[in-house]
Amino acid sequence: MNKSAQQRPNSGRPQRASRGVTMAEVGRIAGVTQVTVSRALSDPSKVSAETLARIHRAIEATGFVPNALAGSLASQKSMLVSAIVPSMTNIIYTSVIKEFASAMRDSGYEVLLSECGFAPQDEEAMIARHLSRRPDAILLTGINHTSQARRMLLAAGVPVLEIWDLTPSPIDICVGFSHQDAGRAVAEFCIDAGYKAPACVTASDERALRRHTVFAAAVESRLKVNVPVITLQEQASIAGGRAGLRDLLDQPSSKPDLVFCSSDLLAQGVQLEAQVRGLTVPQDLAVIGFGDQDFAKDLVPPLTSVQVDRAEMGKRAAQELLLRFGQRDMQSHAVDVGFKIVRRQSA
Amino acid sequence: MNKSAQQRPNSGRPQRASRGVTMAEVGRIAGVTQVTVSRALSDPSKVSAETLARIHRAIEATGFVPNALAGSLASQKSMLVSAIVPSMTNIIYTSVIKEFASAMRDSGYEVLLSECGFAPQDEEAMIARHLSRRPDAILLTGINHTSQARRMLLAAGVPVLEIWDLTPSPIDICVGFSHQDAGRAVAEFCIDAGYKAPACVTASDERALRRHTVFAAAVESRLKVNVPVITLQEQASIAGGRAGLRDLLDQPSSKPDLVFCSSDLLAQGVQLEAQVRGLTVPQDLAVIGFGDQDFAKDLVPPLTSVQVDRAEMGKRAAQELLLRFGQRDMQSHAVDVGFKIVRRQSA
DNA sequence: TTGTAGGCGTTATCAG
DNA sequence: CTGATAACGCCTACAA
Repeated sequence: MNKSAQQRPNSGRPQRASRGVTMAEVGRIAGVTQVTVSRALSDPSKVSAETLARIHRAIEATGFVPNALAGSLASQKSMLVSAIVPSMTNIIYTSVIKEFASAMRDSGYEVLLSECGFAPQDEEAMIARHLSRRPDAILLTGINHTSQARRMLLAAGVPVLEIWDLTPSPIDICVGFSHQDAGRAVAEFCIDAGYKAPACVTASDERALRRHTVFAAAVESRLKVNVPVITLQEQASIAGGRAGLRDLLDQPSSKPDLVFCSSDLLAQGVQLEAQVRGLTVPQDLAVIGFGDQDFAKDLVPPLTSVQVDRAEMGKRAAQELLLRFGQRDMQSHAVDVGFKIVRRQSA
Repeated sequence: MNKSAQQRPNSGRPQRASRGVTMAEVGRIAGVTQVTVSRALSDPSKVSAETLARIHRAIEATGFVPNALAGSLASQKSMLVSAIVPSMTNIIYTSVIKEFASAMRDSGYEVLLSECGFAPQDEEAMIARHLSRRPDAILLTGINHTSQARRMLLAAGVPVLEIWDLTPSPIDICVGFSHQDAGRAVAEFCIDAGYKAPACVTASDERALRRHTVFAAAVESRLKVNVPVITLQEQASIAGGRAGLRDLLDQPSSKPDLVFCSSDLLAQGVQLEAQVRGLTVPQDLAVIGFGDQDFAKDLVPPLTSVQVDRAEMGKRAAQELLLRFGQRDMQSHAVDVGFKIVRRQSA
């Protein structure tokens, strides 16, 4: 089912890249100077209808596409917003960026997205790379950045958007929610629902750990029980969830009646493993996820999860940034988009 | 659980963006001209050790970050590769781009990623936007592009990478696999395995439809049975899979013994719905997915699926492109990365 | 090893 | 309404 094919000689293509038509050439054809072409595109009202028509005809004929590099250099505006996320294959992040990019695009901006993993050092390197393209703003995930990164951002003087978390001292604008509050809220939910022996299965990224640390502490202080926490090293997956529950049940000391997972994917794995072991959810074991992804409501049983409105987060981030562009001396501030525990049948 | 906070006046930040230190300023401090600074960065061997040290000290002191816009304009190389995918929240695509971007980054390139949905018209608009940033290459998903898009690409003279599909007449370089062959292979698999009444649940994008059209035709011609095809309008989801199976079973004429789905997510939904209805997989109903995502092997029962090595596709695309950069008169050609039916327990 | 001159394709600012 | 002219910050010769 695998074959390699060689085809069609490269006949029609220009051998060397004709690096694109310039405004000057368009102007020559339309009988005006380059400047007039520039105006025709940036502010047509300042050009007579006739010349405008001639210019457009020339653009058509030549297939002219303006050179944004030159434009950005001259105008000191790249219309580029840099975005750096831990993972671009995790829908948790891309769903935010999708909305953010869409909103920014409506205002003429393009988003340069890169992934950098969870290490602040790698983020720092990525920031440096992105900064060299002179983005008009930069979006970072989380509030943990190296001091060198902070210095570079300040030096560059670009607006900074921190998402997915909340801090009293944002670099500039922060749009997210409190992971501590989320952990605490889930703890209260569990206690109120009458669970007696909650446990955790969590990924090892800092934000997830923070949620679960607070969760465990809150439960322990109220229920006076030990809360076992399984921390997975790999990226969250169904397999990880299944392994997590196995580990949990293998610990002879613990007989959990509920598992709080750091993502819906892990929760799905826990549900599956429970089912395989003949445990009924939620009677024998309750499960709570995090993120409330689309599929959470479609699982069997439907998954109780912590909903974070990621689309709203992206839109709000864009909105705040656009506001910031218009008002360069805006105070740094944080926007809490909150979260919500969605109770379904799994807990 | 939602509170807005105003914090910290914007004290330390520069009110107006200091658009960054220039090489000229660094040079002034180091006692050399701008050109020497440029050389110190691009080819340190051409600068004496002493000056190099002074320059680096000056860079440190000023926090200089080279301006890639200016560099690109002057060198006619943006070190930017544009990538356009239908969806950036679908891991099917982002997993390819992740590897592609990673490999390109190792060679100094950054990837500008945008999503454009499944309509060629929207792709065309996105191509135009991206082209204005003068990417050194452009990656497109699929082989269906408007003629205007093709014209623009030719005019720009950029190397073009088409992924996720195969064609005898690629624009430039094509890295993917044959969806027709995949549909046919699954049909043969089903027939060989003795299934008598296959059915389909598919998303409505062109590539998925192509697979299922070929699948249905192949099965019908060999088995002389009608193959019902449920085409879902929304994006693939577990809910869609569940609805798909419902629709299938509601058709009084059809009693499928196998469902071929256009994605693993849909297959998961079908499995779930089957389970809810008391149908045992694969005894009462077999299920085949597509894509072989990580979770396929962890489902209950483990999902039979069509594996596409997306990481390999991304790496190979980067590799081909890098080769192309070194050899501008390369023939246009297609690379088949193939696929593989991974048989597990669901079928 | 270092410097000078010219140019990359725009936008901004003044004139006319 | 249109045109000169000077940036923008860097790279590529070519010269010293």
